[in-house]
Amino acid sequence: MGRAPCCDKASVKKGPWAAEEDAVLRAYVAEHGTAGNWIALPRKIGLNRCGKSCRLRWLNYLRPNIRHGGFTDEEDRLICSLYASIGSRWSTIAAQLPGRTDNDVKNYWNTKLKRRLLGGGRRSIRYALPLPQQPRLLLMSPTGGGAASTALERMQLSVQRRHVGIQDAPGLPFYGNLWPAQQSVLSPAAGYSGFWSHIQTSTNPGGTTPLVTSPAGETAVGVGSSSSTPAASSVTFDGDMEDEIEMLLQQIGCLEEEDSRLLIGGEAGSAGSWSSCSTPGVDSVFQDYVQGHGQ
DNA sequence: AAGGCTAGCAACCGCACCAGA
DNA sequence: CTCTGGTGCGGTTGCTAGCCT
Repeated sequence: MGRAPCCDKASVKKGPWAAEEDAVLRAYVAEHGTAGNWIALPRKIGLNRCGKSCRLRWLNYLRPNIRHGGFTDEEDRLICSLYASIGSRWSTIAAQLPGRTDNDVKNYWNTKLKRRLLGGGRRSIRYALPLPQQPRLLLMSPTGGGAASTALERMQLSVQRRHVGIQDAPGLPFYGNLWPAQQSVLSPAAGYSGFWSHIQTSTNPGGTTPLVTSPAGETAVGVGSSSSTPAASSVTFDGDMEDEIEMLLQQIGCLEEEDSRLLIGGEAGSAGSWSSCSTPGVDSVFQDYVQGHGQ
């Protein structure tokens, strides 16, 4: 037995908001604030809308100081760095970009940045970044995307960024966050207790603020509790990232050679057993992502 | 000019978290 | 401790304008 829906979906209006609806909602929030009950709000103000829809409309469009479009290079870099470091935590990423909403950042990533950096798009079968003189990584997905590709996208992004020499945001080395063994703060001998716990303990111990900027302008990422935050596991990590990635892909039988391109086969979500990997840290990170996003 | 395709954006859906009863 | 309802979040889909053939 599932939980009751938040509203009568059959009777509430869906689709684009009319200017009058915006005006009603804006006026109410201006007078009473947003601290109330979103579910009950539409009834109170006579809007035939779902409360969640009202909340979304307010947060994404009616809220003061919202900016749309026109992302700057600096914002591009920050989004890339943060995505590479923490993945698709759009609300966390958006929180570091004043005036931007998670929806905006998510759309911007999916429609512009991902395509620009990794190639492909939501309706593409193959993602390819034209990188002359470099081996090209292509992600093949029968669905043109999908949650299971997220980890691969981030690996791909990491390789791309190294090949093309993209600078990370100050104090935000991508590898240091994704592959802890390459960060001096944590030696292999010290053990690796999972990607997420690593980020938290090495950059923001005990804190809940997702991202902290030091007086020197350095930025560190921390990750608070989240529905998709995987549980930490006690393993050690001691290996070279790209070797491990290649080995993993070969093990799951999805790495092929084609015209000097590396192909990553389509069924990432059903990729075989990660446990056969010799480097537990890599295994753990892969598994974390697949489990965390493969639903 | 018309039809198909693609990109971009707005909005919805469903799940998980969390606080209060 | 358990249940319930509100909220937050990420993934996905629908719509539309512009481009291409």
